[in-house]
Amino acid sequence: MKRIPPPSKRRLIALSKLLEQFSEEKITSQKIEELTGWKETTVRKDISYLKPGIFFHGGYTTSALKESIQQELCLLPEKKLNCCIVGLGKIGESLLERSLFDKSPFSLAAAFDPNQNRLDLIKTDVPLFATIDLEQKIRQLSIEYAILAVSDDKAVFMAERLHSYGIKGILNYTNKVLPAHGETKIIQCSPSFLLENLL
Amino acid sequence: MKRIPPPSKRRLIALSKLLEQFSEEKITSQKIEELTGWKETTVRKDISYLKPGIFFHGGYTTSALKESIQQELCLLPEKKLNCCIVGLGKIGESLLERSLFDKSPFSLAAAFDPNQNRLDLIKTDVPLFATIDLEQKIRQLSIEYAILAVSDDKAVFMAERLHSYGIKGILNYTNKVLPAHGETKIIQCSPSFLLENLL
DNA sequence: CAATGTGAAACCATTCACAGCA
DNA sequence: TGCTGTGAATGGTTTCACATTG
Repeated sequence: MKRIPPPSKRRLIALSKLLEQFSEEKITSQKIEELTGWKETTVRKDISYLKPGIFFHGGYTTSALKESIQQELCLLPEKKLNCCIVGLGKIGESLLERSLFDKSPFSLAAAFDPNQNRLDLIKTDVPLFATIDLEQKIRQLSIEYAILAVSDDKAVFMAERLHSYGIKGILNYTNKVLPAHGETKIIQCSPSFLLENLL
Repeated sequence: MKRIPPPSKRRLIALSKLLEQFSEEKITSQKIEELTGWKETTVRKDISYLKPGIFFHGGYTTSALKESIQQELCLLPEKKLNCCIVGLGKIGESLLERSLFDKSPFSLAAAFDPNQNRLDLIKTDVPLFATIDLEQKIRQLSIEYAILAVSDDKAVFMAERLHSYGIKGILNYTNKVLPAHGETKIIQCSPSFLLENLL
């Protein structure tokens, strides 16, 4: 199968979410332009990277298009991919909710913090562990993705540990820039960094 | 002055953060490649978009490079830009801390929630207001950027209000895709969306 | 006729190759 | 020699123009 260019992939992921919230049976590329600001011709090109056999006319069938995207981009795998939260400060704790990941291909399988007192105080249905057990639990639970929300001073060290345990992708909520390693993808998502990207 | 391509701008913003945490006096493009994974030649091209008069040799002077980026990208304005949080659920509340924005060009000038009980319970040094006063306070306090953290069902409606009050950029923490309007920039940053972009 | 699908053109970003400087 | 700076070449993305289809 042909590879989908990264910008197209990003838009298709967003489009699949848009379609979930769109109630009409059919949707045209013009309508998508109106709802998102992407040029209609770009939208059609993006969609053309999906299963080409299917021919749509008079607009796309909303549900068929959504399913085609989800299937092609593996957004609905048979078995969900496990992720974890590393660091349960304010931000880490605010993400500690399984339902946030309900409609995603991910499952929140664990969260880690070095402070046992903190772990005892938090009530949640997500399994909590001391950071000492990070490697063991990541391997045991087949965790492949991590949400890094430790304090800035531990960020690079923790990221190195995550890399060495075979983590495939990291959402970096710290203010530090993390070193890239091989295939591991990293997205920088601290609020101040994201705000600066709005400038 | 020539315009900086968006990908270069993103890297330069990250680079300015990297330099803040880098303790040696000089840094080479090779070293930056090692720390970030960006090709050294890309790094040099990015830097070439900054003030060209300056000639660097034997590597860049860390502090001079950092200041050059900050100045060129307006990361250290005389007067900070005001932003606000809209919606004080778990995520909104976790971002309710001035210090998160200390080293950024932004200042957290207000936060909004419709629930007066909630507002009374939260203790913070950020001014809190009922959502009813959103327009008035945005105009009064010259707020130009917003962190949208309301529940999904109110997302599009709230974004339309923010647009109509002249907001220039939105960090969208909801799971909805927001319509683009004119110049307003929107960054989608809900955890499940970001995770999907790691795939 | 009103839509999609798609090769070709235009545009933009990255990488290369090498000149220039201390 | 070891580094930066930069025009030129490459590679990738978006847009255009138009053939195609129900």
